[in-house]
Amino acid sequence: MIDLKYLEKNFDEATNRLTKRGINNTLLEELKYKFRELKEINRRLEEARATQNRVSKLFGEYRREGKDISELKSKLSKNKELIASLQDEVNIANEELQNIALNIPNFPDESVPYGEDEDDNVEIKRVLTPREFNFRPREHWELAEINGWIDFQRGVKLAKSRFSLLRGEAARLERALINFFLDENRKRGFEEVYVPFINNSNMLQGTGQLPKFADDLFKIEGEELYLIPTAEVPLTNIYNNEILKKEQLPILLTAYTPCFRKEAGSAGKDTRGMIRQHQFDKVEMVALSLPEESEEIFNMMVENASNLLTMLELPHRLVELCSGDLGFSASMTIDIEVWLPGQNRYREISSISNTRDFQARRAKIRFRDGKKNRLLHTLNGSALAVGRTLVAIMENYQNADGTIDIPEVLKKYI
RNA sequence: GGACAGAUGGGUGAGUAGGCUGAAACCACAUCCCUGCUAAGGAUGCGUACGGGUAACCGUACCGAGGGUUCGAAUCCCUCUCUGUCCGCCA
Repeated sequence: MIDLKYLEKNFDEATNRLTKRGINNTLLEELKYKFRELKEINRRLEEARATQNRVSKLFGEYRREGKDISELKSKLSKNKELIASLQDEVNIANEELQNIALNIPNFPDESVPYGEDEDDNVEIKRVLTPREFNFRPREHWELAEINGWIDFQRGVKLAKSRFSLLRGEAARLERALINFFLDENRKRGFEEVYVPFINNSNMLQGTGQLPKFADDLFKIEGEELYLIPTAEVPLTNIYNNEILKKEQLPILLTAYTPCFRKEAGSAGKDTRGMIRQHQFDKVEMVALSLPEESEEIFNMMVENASNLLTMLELPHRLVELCSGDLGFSASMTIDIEVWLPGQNRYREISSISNTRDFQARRAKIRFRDGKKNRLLHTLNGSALAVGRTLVAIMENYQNADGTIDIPEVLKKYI
């Protein structure tokens, strides 16, 4: 959630920053108005309560001393009604405020390039040169068929479309990648964590998936529980509603989890192959840091993810997302895109974001700084998306006869 | 899933015939003092959120969560959640 006090006090600056990502400022005007309204009603409510508390104490004294209490009683009864009606007003105002505020995305960082959509993203650098093929490189689903690695039909039979299963060497390669990523992340100082793959709605709200993106989540029927769309949710929320010691920071976490997404807005996109599935594996990094250090940790996380691809000898590029393409919670994001020779293009394989205090405010994650409690910064990034890495290996390591070589660094894992 | 018991501040733990308890005491922690020698003594401070004030500070809310009764609730009532124990089930 954005800082409403900041919005109120620096309205022009704030709206300026948010219009860059397509938020209209009548909505922000309304938000500011609701915020002020709530404060005003709340002030009156608190005054009425203070009166009630004060006079109620008197009431007790009077009765002990045997004084006449009828006058106090009528005063209190009247005031009680006032409190009830003010309370209703506060509840309504607060709900209206939350409805708007929880749907406002994060401020883009000053450094974020302006742009409408993904076409305006800025390539920062390329790492490794794509190999030259002396044959037509196949797409991964062709290779999957030749090698018997991916069974799309039966995945659909077991669940529904956009599910698949990996068989034999592919399944082992998937597991090898998970282990490889976790080991490398651990070497960088990330603590490995095993987390629940189902989280409650509070946690989803903490990291920003709810309330706005409910359509993209698998919900457990009859419960306030959801399959996680990314390990970012459980990892970040480990410290939900906690106050950490300054010395504990930064906290670096990594976890492997399957991720579940309805892909509601992706009809017709990547329907072939396993680029976009309802269930996919990912190894995630999450950092909780001092505000002053989040930039530095962000860079470390980008470098770590890029380095994993370099170790796998997979050509890739770093892309800085423009303001219009930023995710809801992110203040800045760098995507890493891996080269897919079969598709003849770069495809996203990792996304690293600094949300600054946006998630921390929602999830109430703070640290004690001297006498004050301050919101910390949260960051997250894939290191890496496992299924897409498998695809990248298939397409980059393919031979003319359709066989696939195994990357050197993975051999000890198989 | 069934039965019973419980849920209080960082921890232990008082407080249940409603008001003087935002909450005793102890421990932990912080600062200071004393004293020095392997360990101890003393003083003070020490929950969170929101609102107001430059600040000291003041107001409001919170004793698992939500609702109710009442002039007034940690204390009474209802619902839910969680924890423990027993039973059932299961990896």
